[in-house]
Amino acid sequence: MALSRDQVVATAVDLLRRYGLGDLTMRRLARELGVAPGALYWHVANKQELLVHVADALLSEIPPPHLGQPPAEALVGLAYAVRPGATRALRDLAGLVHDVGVPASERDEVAALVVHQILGSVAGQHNRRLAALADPDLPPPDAAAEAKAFEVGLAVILRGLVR
Amino acid sequence: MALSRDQVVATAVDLLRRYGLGDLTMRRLARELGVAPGALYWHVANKQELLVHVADALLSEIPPPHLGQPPAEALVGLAYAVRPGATRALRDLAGLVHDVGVPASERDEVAALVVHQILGSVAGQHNRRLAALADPDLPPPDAAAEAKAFEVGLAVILRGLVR
DNA sequence: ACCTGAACACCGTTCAAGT
DNA sequence: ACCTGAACACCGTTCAAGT
Repeated sequence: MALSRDQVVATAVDLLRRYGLGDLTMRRLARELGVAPGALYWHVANKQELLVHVADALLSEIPPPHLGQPPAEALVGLAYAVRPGATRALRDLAGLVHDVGVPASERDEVAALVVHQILGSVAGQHNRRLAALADPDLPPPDAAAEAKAFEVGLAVILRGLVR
Repeated sequence: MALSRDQVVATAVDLLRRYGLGDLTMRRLARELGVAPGALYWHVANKQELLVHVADALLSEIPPPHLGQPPAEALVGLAYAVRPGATRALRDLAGLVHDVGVPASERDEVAALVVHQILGSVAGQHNRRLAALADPDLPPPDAAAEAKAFEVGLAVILRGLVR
């Protein structure tokens, strides 16, 4: 039966989780799917687009933050969902904002801004959920900066997976 | 005359600045130096070590923070030194900590911790200057996490240079 | 001590041709 | 519509052999 893009992306996520970013290559992915490398390019324009879909898939696994949940905790949830144990840095950062004694009226905003600044441009227009965590009144980052930041932001999210 | 490691690193920095991270390959670097690719491996163990030295070179260009300079401003200096105009995200982050109304007694600590969290593991044991910006009482990140974080941290610093 | 030449085992991407 | 086979232009790294 024919391959689907969802299948390609799911296998990519699996490869990423099992062997790390260094083994997430188009050729390795094709091998894993029992298909020629060129076949992938029917379902996905290029590797960069594949990574966008991988990031999207990772984000979609995160339960939506329930009402009133502080962004700092939502961040921890996000990081934890990617891989347990890979989240020390992110948790420390969120905890830091939470614990330092920022007035309650500003704490969520600070956390949201920090999260937004670090992760906000991840996955470009696909990160609706993350965007919702951050301040909705923030001016959206311009498209060029967003594109450039994608690889970096993704790397931050996936840092625990990098071998 | 014989190549030196300093020469290799300097050319790598130049390549990085002119064409971005994507063009900083061992082969391209060798070509730029008029030398065979294998020659580089006399001066540097592998590409990862080269990147450590590149990061070190970038950090060494930054003037040491003068006494009493808030870490947030030191961060801006760091980011700006890498490349003017590539620093919006970092500057926003620093400014955020600075402006949000964190009590003066805690502001520097917050900024230092944020900086430390994001950049603190860059360049491993080479980042003495950066480490000095962060809280000296912080437990040093373990070596494995540090190694894993290097690539990511470097990418954050160099985000403006990535094509 | 320092470098070349040549190889090894990979990459991402394209594209005619097949079904 | 979907995929193969084969190619193109690259990678990082190693290592005998040269000087």
